[in-house]
Amino acid sequence: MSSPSDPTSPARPDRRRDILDAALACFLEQGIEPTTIEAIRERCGASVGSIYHHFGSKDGILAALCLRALDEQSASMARATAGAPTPRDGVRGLVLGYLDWVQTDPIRARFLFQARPLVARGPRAADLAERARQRNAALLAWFEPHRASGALRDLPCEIYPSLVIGPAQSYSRAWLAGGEMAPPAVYREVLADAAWRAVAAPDACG
Amino acid sequence: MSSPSDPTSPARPDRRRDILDAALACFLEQGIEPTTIEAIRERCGASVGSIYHHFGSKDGILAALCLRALDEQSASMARATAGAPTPRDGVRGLVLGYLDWVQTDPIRARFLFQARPLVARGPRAADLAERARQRNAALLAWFEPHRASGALRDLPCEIYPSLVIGPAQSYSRAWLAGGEMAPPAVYREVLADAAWRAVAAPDACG
DNA sequence: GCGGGGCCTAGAATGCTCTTCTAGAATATC
DNA sequence: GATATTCTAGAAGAGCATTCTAGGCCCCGC
Repeated sequence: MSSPSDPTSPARPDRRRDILDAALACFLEQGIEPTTIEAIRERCGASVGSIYHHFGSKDGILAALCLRALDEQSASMARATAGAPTPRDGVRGLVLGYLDWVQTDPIRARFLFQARPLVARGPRAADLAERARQRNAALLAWFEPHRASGALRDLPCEIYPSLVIGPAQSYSRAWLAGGEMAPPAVYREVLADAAWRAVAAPDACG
Repeated sequence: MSSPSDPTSPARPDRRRDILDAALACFLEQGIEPTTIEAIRERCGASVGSIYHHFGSKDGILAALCLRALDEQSASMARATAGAPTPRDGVRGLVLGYLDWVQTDPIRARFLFQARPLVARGPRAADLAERARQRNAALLAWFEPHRASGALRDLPCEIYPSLVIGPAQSYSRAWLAGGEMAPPAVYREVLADAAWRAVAAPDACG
């Protein structure tokens, strides 16, 4: 039908990206498990062989999309803390950056909530774990100096991330699950304040 | 091989329970997705037909186990708040009850974290949603009078659950995922205090 | 120009798993 | 003691992820 040998067509510079985009669209429309390789193939025009050449398995496609979404999320949080003048602004920035990421593209956020546990149990679990480890290490490195300086409550660093983004994550998950709840943006300040209160040194509680 | 017609054997009073137990064991050993109906059948000695008669599908088995685990979790939290003399004790009890449930049977807790998203997307999603709705309504009903009396920060009730159990949930999830983290019991007091600080009225912050 | 090697694509064939179906046994009820 | 209901059984069916072998495209050395 088409002319695959036509060198003037720049429409196929990256088959790999075509497949990823088609897969994401299918996952969002029909859900992850119901999506078949055949459905992805139909949408992007690639062949089964091509898909498996690039990604190795359905889980490979999922992992690639998952890591990409996770990077975007980290970037949003990093932007919101970069250059924070005070520990308080930094902690609030983590929460606000997270909530902004959710609100910017709720569909993709919902996808990540669904895809991550699947990837974490699949063959690409190691890739995901490594990425998560890096992200966590960066967080801990950010907290440590503030803890040492006395600005933060004197707790083991490993508990900080949960205290700070746990509530935001919990509310976002519940909202994306489709209850009749207000969007997270409504509680930006509430969640950011709560995060700071949770980790701030007692004398800075106000 | 065996004598299924032997009426003296009281070992099969409840085929349904046998199947559930076998399925849970398989899910814990091999993971949920890799477990096949055939594996469950082998372990409990039932037939394929029997399994489908009782549960309708693999997802049906998962949903039954998931709801059971969720009920146990709710029960643990309810026990810890029942008869709490003050709002502070009630809020702390919610967190401690949750953490106790995780610590009592971490394997089963990990199973619930894995199974719940799968059930939430499967054919039994409605059952799970209904149970979650009931549980949430009970929580909100518990919070409301304390909010009205001024013991709690004046916030919409829908945000309370995330503020209270979000951090405990987040830390438990990370711990169960297998990092090199201290068990949640170590942070019982930290998490319970943080929960109370998050929702306590400002003048009761100390 | 031209021949060869590596990367990419193709689509049919394979094997595994969930699910369904029909028949038959056990048990409770009247 | 007969019948209706519930439970069990195992083979047959259908759909899907994955593998395999063959062939096309493009670039590099000659």
